[in-house]
Amino acid sequence: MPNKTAPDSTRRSERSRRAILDAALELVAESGFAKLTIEAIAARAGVGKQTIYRWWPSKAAVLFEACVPDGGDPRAVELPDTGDIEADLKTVLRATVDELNDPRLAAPTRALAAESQSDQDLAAMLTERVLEPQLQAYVRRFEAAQEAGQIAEGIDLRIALELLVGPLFHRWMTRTLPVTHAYAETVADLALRGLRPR
Amino acid sequence: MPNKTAPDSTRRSERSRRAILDAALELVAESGFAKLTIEAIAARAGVGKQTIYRWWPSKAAVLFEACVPDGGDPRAVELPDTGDIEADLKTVLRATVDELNDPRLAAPTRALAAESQSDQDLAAMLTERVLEPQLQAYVRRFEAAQEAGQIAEGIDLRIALELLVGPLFHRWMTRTLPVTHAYAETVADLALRGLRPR
Amino acid sequence: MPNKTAPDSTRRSERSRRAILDAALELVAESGFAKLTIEAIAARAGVGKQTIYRWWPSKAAVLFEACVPDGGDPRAVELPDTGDIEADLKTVLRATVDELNDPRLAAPTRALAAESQSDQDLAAMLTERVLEPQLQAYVRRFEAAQEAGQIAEGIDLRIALELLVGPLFHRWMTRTLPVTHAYAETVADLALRGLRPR
Amino acid sequence: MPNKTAPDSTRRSERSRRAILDAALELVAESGFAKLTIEAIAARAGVGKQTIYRWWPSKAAVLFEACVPDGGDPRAVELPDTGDIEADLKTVLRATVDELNDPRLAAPTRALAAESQSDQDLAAMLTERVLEPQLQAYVRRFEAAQEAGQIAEGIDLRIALELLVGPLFHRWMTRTLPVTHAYAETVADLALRGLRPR
DNA sequence: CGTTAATCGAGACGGTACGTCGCGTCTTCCC
DNA sequence: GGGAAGACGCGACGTACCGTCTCGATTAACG
Repeated sequence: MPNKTAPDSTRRSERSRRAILDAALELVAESGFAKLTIEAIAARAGVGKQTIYRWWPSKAAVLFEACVPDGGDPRAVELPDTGDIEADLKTVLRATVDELNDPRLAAPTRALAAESQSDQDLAAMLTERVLEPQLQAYVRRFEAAQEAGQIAEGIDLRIALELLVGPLFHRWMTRTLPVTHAYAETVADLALRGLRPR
Repeated sequence: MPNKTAPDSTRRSERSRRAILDAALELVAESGFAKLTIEAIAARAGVGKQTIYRWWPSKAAVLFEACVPDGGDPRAVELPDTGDIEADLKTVLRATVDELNDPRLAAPTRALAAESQSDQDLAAMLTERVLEPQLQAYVRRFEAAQEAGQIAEGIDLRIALELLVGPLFHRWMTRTLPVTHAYAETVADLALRGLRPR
Repeated sequence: MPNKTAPDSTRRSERSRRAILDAALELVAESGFAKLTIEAIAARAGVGKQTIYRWWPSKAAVLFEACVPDGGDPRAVELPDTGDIEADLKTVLRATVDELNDPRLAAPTRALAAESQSDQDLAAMLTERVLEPQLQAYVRRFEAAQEAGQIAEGIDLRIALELLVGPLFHRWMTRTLPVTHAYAETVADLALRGLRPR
Repeated sequence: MPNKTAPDSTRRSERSRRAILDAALELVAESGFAKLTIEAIAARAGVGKQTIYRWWPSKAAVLFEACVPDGGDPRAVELPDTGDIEADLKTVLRATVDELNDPRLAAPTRALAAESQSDQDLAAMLTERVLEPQLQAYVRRFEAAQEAGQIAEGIDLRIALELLVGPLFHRWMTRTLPVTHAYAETVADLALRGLRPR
């Protein structure tokens, strides 16, 4: 067992917590994650460094909590279901494209994605709290479509979803070409051609 | 004109260059990119720090050169063409899967991918020297398949390739599930169902 | 008037007071005054930090109280008077030498002496409660000796005492040579040669 | 053997060394040794902290070097010898009194004296480089006086000197009474009464 | 003999300084 | 002029304590 006794979270200062998260978001927006420092966050938040080290293991963890409001039921993530799988997917993908292109979200998200390559704990949190809930929502929507006969029997829906999401992710990460609504729709068309019965 | 006179590369010590690249690879393998430092590279290589700073703009650039042997014609990258697009793609993807799972390659590659999110120059080099040559090879192979009637007319082949490569890349980066030969083949099957005529 | 209402000493916990003083002595013995911290005293004593800050102005004050049991009448300090000033002084000086060499007393005493160079309040307490009562006892004994004709008329007895005590103190502080009984006796002999009539 | 390779003192920056020593003296004069910090010295001197840590083991060592100009032959310290031991001693003691009362010298000297109670290395340097050379000079002067018949045979001159110096030191350290020329002269008179033949 | 207000243990907080690491620049001496 | 070596100014790290500040939970004098 670790000899470092955990701090008492009931006595935690919510005021400081918010100030730290806000400061982190501001500073990332201003100068990027690479130039983000714990000292700067503490200074901007009007907080002692120890208060950050007490509650977060790394600056990435701070940023994560600032971006992902820590909340609620992962089941809450749900895709629309109008009965038309193609229309629903395109709706969702367009929204996703907009988020990927939103400059306020893009910087921290890219930073977290990059950082999670070397930070195991961060990677686990991202997967568990953000990525998987969304991917599971795709799986559930595909299950409904499969029952409705819009997706061929016997297809691994986990892979089906990746056929859709993978290309978007690839373009966004590699920045080879812009991630547009048109691109998302073409991907959806091609993927669904592969997934439909017959 | 820049006030920093460029070093004279004719007098460069090849011996030092190699020692630096080797040291960088060793150190990344031992402790990961996050703990890689210029000072450690210089010490391990038995080289002055200045010799690194003189020839490379960043530690990422050193690692890049160590991984990508600076090689010749990008056209050299070529996919097999047996006439059977499905077989050829599966051959290539299996090889790709093996590379992605090779622990010696994985660490530096992941590091460069992550770093390129914040390092513009590195991103440009990676795209230009590694990524695009490979993607263009896919495009050329798809063009041949399209002419042979194995891919439907009117399909954007750039997107076609991303349908194939994107899912692999997604799994590898997010580490949600293992990247296996079976996975690659299923992806190829589904993607080709979407790309074939009819 | 001060805005800080003085604590009510009638409600003070004697149990905590003792635990703090004991902890301070233990910790000084273990690691020296320089490494002594309020936090460590509180932890060792099983006491809140505030309980220390409430009752003592500094860690030096804690240690002082631990060493000097806050005792009664300063007049209580009295030198022996057998009528033979030389014998009496040597008796006292031998005891003093033993105290100076006692390792349990030496560490805290040296610490307080050192600290009092920069801590005015501590210096005042040490002088008033420890040093002066002892020096006054010497003065009173010398007065008796002077009346008995063992000390020349007209000699400033305050200085006489310093002739005796100063050398001991000098050796002890500077650690140039060991402070022994023999040394004390030689000092007493030489000093008394200077002080006696004729 | 220590694993910390010693820095190469031939490449040391004399400019930085002087700036550090000057800054230390200034800061001690302004706020006292207790408030002196390595960071403040570095900042005032326009120097990196590491440059201080590289060359000195503690802030006390910095101050010591600033006060004791590191120099020359300890034999250089010599007391006057007019043939009259009493006159010579009083001359020297008056000068000593003036130094002890000089506010510029007093602060750092007191600090070093206090610090040497807990810092073994500093204590050794002070003894070896400052204290002993001076005490030895007294011993040599007393030897001459003894040969001249002004000091009784058989007296331990090391103790003789402490009879003189001890009282001054005691008053100065304890601040019980002011250290004046008159005091020094009375001490010299009484001590010499004890030391002279017969 | 119960009330109640101060003290208590505990420890989070905003800070300051610590001593270390690594950066990128610079200087020196060697080949 | 390149290279090995490493001192330098600098900035950030993560830790240790400071002295102050809340929190219940005793606890002891007083009503």
